This record gives sequence, C-alpha cells and structure tokens, in this order.
Amino acid sequence: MTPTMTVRTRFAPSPTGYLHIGGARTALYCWLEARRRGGEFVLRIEDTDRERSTQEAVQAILDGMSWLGLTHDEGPYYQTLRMDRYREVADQLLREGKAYYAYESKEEIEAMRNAAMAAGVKPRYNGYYRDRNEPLRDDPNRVIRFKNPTSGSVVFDDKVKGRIEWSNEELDDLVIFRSDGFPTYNFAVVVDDIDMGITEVIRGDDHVNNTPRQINIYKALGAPVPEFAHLPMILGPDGQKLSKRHGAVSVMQYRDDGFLPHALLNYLVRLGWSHGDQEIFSVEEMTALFDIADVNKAASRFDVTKLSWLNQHYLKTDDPASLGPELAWHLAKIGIDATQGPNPADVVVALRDRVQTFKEMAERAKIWYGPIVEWDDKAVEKHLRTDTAPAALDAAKKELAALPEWTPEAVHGAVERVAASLELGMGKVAAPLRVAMTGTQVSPSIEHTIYLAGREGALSRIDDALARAAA
RNA sequence: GCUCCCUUCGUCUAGUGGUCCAGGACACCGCCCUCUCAAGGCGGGAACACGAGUUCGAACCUCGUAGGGAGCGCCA
Repeated sequence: MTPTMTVRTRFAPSPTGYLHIGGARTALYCWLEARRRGGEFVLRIEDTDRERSTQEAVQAILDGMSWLGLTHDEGPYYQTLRMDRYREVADQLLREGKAYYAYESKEEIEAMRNAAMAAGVKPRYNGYYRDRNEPLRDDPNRVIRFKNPTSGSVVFDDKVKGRIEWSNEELDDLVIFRSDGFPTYNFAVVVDDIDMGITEVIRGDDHVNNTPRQINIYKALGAPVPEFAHLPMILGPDGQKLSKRHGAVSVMQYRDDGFLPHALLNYLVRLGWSHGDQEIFSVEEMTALFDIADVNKAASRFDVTKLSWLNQHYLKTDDPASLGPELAWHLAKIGIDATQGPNPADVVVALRDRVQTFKEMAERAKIWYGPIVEWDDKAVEKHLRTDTAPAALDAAKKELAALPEWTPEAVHGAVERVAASLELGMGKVAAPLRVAMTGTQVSPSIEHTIYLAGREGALSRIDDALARAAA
C-alpha cells in the first residue's frame, strides 16, 4: 500500500427498506472518512435478493442520503447489473481449482446442520465434493462452493475492534453461487470491493463473522485485502436492538418530526465517536476531525432527548433567515400558508428558545397565522377581567397605533411606556396583552408576541380582548 | 451448543499504569435572572460489572466469572 493511494470507502445498503438511523451513521462514517482523507465515497446497492429488494427502497435510501447531504462521488452501482462479472470471477476460481461444484440438496445441508448442532459442534459443510473431481453434471441442486483453507488462521486488524484472529478450522466451504444462478452476498461483496477499488470497508459489526471468509476469497483472487472497520450497533432507548417495532424509523421521519439534518448528523457522529469533550461539530469540523480509528467498540443507545437538545442548539445559533423556509415547510404540513402572516424567520427568532423542533415551532406559530380559535377561560378571568387590564390594554392600543416603526424593539418601548404611565409593573401590562394576543397565558416575550401579530392584527386583537373583558 | 465481539454516572462519552477519592455533555434536582413559558448563569446528586493476579501503584495489563450482542443459510 503506497501512501499516494486514494482512500475509497463505500456504503452498500440492500434496498429492502428505508434508510434508518444505523444505516445513516454507517454512511456518515464512510463519507467522513473519505472526506477527511481526500478520498472517494462510493454508493452501491446490494440488490441480489430479488425477493425483498424494491425500487421504492432504493429511492428512499437515496432521498435519505441527500437530505443528510451525504453525497457519493461514484455510483450508485447495482449488483444486479453486474451478474456477468460475478459469473466470470466464479469461473476463474473454478478453473484454478479454488472452487468446485457441489450437489447436496437444501434438505441434506439442513440435516448436516442439525446433526452438528445436536452433537454440540459448530455446523459446517462436510466438503463431500471438494476433492472428488466429479464430471460436471446438470442438477437443480448444483451450487459453487469456495475451497476455504483447511488449516492456519486468518488475522486482521480491525480499525475499531482491534486484532481479530480466526482459525480456518472454524470456516467451511461457503456457497458462492446459488443453484438459481445468483451469487451469494459474501462472494459478490468481495468481487465488488475489489473491482471498485475499495480500500476501507466500513460496515456494521454484524459482519465481523463474515470477514475471515471474505479475506480468504481476496487471497484466492490474488487481490489486496482492504482495511476493515466494524461499527458497533445502535440500540433503542431501552437497550434492545432497534427494530421496526421501536425506534427503527426512516431518517426522513426525523425531518417530519422537525429536526435539522446537521443536528442529526451531529448527534450521529457523537454516537460512538468523540473528540475530547467536544459536543458541537459543524459538518466542516466533522470532516476535519473524524477518524474511524477513534470509534468506540461498544454498542450505544439512541437518545432522542440529546438529539432534541442538539436540534435546539442549531435552532438558536443558525441564521434565522436560513431556518425560515424549513419552518414554512412545517407550517404547510399543518395546513398553514406562511405567506399569510409574519415572516417565518421572525417567528423563528421568537420561538427558538422555547421549542426543540420545527414541529413544535409550527404548532406554536399557528396563533399568528389566523384568529384565536380557543380562549383559555382561566386566562381571561385572571388577566383580562381585572381592575387594571382594560386601562392597560387601552393605553397599549394608543401607544402601538402611534409607533413610527413596527419592530420588536419599538413594541417593547411602547409596552414599557404603558407600564410607566399607569404605574404598573411589567407583569400587570404584559399579562393582559399576552392573553389578548394569544388567548393563553403562555407565549414568547410580549414584544415578539405583539410584533408577530402585525400592527393591524395586534390592534384588532386588543379590541377583541377589551370586548371579552367587559363581557 | 460452538466461534467471535462487547462492558466507565440513567444516557452519550473523556480516560491508553501514577496528574482520577474519575472529567465533560444530555437528562434530573436546587438557586439566581425574569412580563408567562423558555433560554441563560451558578450549584448538586450520579459510574470504572464482579473476582483474582501482575505491579511500589490499575478504570487502564493478564486470567476467570457474570451479563449483553453477533454469527454459525443456496439472506444481505
């Protein structure tokens, strides 16, 4: 391996469902490793399982990656388009005596397996056809098996797990071509990774068991063995494996739930990896600092609470102007046309200290895009029907109407003048105004709440409140 | 059953033989600030799975135990 060799990583999902959290993190790590080292990131779709692969799933994976911004430099390659190549390599192995045809039925293999389990040993194929040199014959059960070395061991230095050694005696002659004429996973990945020049195989640690047999195939093919990095799993909040039943949702669901893609990325990069005590990483920082060798060995749990904190962090620190369109998207989702009300970027400023997601933000923003639909009786009673409320509202109306400019700062000044002139505390003035603007006792700071209603809106809301206070 | 992997606060993690009676973050609790709710500031409780060993000295090294996980397919 020369130092000038470009690093090439790949993400190779099988299109049997959407892109979930685990897959997204794997893709992120592959992408980051390639980015940091100035290499390339290739995308390959492992669709040899014709039964379960779908075009919708391919699209869902592509959509998920593009939302996260994990752009690939090459691909997507499709395994189903490479069948001739797998056949070619298998033939080569056959010719060189490194693979052979076998004819056991699935039932026979199953029986072999059960017998081994019953005897308390690891089930292995017995190698019946390995050295028989029987003439090739047509048979519905005909498969091609790889001649795995029978002695010695396979050693590799996993970049996250460390040194792993596997005795060849634990391995058997795996099927590389099925009786239906399709290659098996373990064979296809190796052929692909060789052909695509992959130098770093980064994948879930459920693949460590496959690695030794794959290395044997690399060796049989005379190809350089890439580096391996096996990532620990991501568990559900309860420590159980993520499944369809809990937690394993599409990454796109996180957009629907109101999360920012870079917040998810920041959360994911820290789940299993760290750089000292740093918690906040911009995408640029990640690409500069991430090192696959610093990834943890143990599985970790997915915690939405921390994701939410991170999301709010970005809500608070990103440029509101850049966040506005995303809020508008969420408003549209709940049937609100953001052009019929305050500028979404202004809403972001008012609410970002109070919510953790866009979904909540859109929900709370409703009050500025339409009339108050629900009045909180207790709020009306407590803050509108008081001795001082009518006068405060009245004074506020005049001050607001007279404002030369309509900004949160100007509104703030108006409210302060009302309090001063009536010799009331801010609370006595803000509370009725808050109820007038929202119908409730909770809202952002009073100046933003009023500002977002717009001058016309604010004035008419005060009139409504005055009427309600008198009723 | 067999093989392989994993184990620091509730959670994510720092830590690579002394600087650790273990640091940060999220969450939680308290106080402060305050026009409500938040946000923010300050403070608090909270962990080296267990047992042996090596060593002057172990969260860090070795071995064992327990617990968790993965795999043992003509699925990927």
